[in-house]
Amino acid sequence: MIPLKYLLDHKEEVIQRLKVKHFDASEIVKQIEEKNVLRKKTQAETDAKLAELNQISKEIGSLFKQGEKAKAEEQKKYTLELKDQIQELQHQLSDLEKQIDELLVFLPNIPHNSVPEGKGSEDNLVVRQGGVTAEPNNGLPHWDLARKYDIIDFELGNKITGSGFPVYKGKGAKLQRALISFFLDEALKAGYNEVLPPFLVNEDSGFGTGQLPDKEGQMYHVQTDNLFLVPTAEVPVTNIFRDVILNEEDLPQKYTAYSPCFRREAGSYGKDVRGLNRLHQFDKVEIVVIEHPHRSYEQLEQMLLHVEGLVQKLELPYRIVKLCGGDMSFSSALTYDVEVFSMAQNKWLEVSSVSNFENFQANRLKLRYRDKETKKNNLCHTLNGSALALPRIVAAILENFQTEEGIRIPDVLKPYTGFDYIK
RNA sequence: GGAGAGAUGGCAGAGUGGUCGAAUGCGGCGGUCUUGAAAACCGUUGUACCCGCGAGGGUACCGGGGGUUCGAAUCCCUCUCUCUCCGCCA
Repeated sequence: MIPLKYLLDHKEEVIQRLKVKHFDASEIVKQIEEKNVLRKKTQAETDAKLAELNQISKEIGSLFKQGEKAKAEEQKKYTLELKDQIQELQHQLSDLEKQIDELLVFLPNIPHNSVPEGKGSEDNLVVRQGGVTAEPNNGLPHWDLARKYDIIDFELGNKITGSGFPVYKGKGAKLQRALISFFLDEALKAGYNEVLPPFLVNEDSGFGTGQLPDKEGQMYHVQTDNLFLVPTAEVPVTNIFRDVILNEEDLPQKYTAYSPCFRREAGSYGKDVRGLNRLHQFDKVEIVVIEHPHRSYEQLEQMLLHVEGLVQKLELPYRIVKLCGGDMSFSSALTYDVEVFSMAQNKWLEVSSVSNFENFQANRLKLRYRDKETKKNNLCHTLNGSALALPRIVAAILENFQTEEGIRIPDVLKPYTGFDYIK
């Protein structure tokens, strides 16, 4: 949520920059402005009346003490009238506040200056590319390999739960565990603190990171307890900092967490969602950083380097793209995607998304730091990224490293898997 | 699941209808003293919004929501959470 004050102080700028996200904010901003003028006026009136009531109440108290009962009763009558007026004003005020909030929630985050124009993924900007040559190898796609080596069973998952819930078996299961450990260890080395958060969150947390109220359909909802299965560890981890005021010198706060991720997303059908490409449950290691506003873009680059290091160590061909306005998420100011090339599918698979949300999330979370100089509380910047999501990494490993002897395991993973090949 | 107790500022903890945004202690910050530090002493120390160029003033907040009252941290209702005991259990 864009902070109200910032929005009103930078109206034209916000409207201009939201156009990069193909969002026309002019009407909403106008409404917010009008309602805010009314809100201020209403609050001033309400506060004045409340002050009067408080004053009279004090007087009544001392009148009673002095035994001047008649005078006190007189005053009481007047307060009845006052209270009616106050009640009316307070209703108006809370209505206005609610209306402003509802409008504010509609506005996507302001994209960073460097965000390229564009409609969709085809307009994203390739920042750099790395790893061994990215070419199709005419190999088997991972869903065939999974069956060949009996390491991932999609049909069995269908039977137990439904589509999008595969069963990993034998070396396939071990490979999952290996990747999770590898990713966590790498994050630890890079200075992130490990946490293992709850996998169900309450409504407040869903609201804090922006899944609620409008993206409710993307999460699995446990109705009896009104809890939500986490769509990413970002939700529980970022909410550690809900309603928190940090000292300036405590920034940055760097966290990493593994969690299974549950996503209902209906999505499209066909090749894009085959096999491991899109699942309802998958595993991911996430990195989350709370940073000083002055340093958040430096931090974003650091996080990107960390993620890049992971795909490099896994020997996968990759590229980094900066998302264009049209392809960015609602709450992001700048996002890099890291994609690995799948040789058998002959396409790029998104394995990580690293974003700076600036103060958009922090505003909802009420996550602030105390400025050392001014002693004022300012909103922090929040950033996060996948480091990494497992399924597409597994897909790429299977497809890119298939040999006649079996699937070759990248060197860095061997200490974790305990085997060199999946045969 | 059954029975009981409780939720107050960064923490501990007092406050059972007006003098309470809230005693006191600890912690934090500033200062005096000291070569420096500690101790001691003095001062200061919540958040948000509104009015004001500013100085300053106002309002709200004692787990959440609602009610009684001229007036609520304090009384009533309700929800959530925590603790203790019993039961069950990885």
